[in-house]
Amino acid sequence: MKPEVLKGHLDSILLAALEPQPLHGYAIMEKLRARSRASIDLPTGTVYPALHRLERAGLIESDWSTVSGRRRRTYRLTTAGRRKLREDRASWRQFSKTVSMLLDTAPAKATP
Amino acid sequence: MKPEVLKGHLDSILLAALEPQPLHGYAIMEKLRARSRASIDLPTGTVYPALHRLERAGLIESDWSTVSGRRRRTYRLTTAGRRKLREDRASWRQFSKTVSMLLDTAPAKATP
DNA sequence: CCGCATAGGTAGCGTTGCTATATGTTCGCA
DNA sequence: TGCGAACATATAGCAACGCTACCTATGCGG
Repeated sequence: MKPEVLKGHLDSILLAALEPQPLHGYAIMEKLRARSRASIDLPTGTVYPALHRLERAGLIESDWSTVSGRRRRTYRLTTAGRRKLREDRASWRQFSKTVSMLLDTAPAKATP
Repeated sequence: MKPEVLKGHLDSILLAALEPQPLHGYAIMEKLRARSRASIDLPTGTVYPALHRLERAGLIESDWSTVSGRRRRTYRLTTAGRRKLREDRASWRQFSKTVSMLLDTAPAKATP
């Protein structure tokens, strides 16, 4: 999967990953890689800035912890984040339906 | 529909619009607006540069003409453009399936 | 004559994801 | 003992992309 097509959808995907339970950045990457059968394999330079962006936007919150000597920053959805995810799901459905239709072989005229 | 989600998919949409028959830029905008029931309403500052990009990439070709006093630049797909469109359709299906799956409520663990 | 639809164009901007690089820990294995 | 892989986070700088805002020009209806 070409990387650039993700643009504009990454945030929703990250929020969705955090919906069932809080996760730290590295765990999010693994989860997405697993659930997408490796077709989404995000580099750290994409995930961490994106998480910071989402936190600045108030959609997620984080806490530091240390697990077996390693520092972890665990993120969870805020109320605004859950709301945003709901909206994102709706607009994804709309978007994906529209693009699918436009990519279908278009009739030359109004199906004459 | 938020504009930025289009990123990475605009090219495919333009190619698809040109598949059944050659069109000029303005006509493409109208066609997409009509076929998407106005949910895709591209500004000229998006369409024209994109068409130039596609032409530079060898995916479309153009000819100038004049229709009732107005200069028109009519674009048509090249062979490479048709091939690209075929590939784009395949990767769109893959992409859309993947994102739809990831946006579905994710199980906390492996559905225990 | 004014304004709208038609038709094309560019400059500059902001967002976004990526590459590359950095830091530090733990663990397996040779 | 030492070395690399996995774990874990982070940032600087880049390139691509679509958008806003603006410009030019014609034809037509009111």
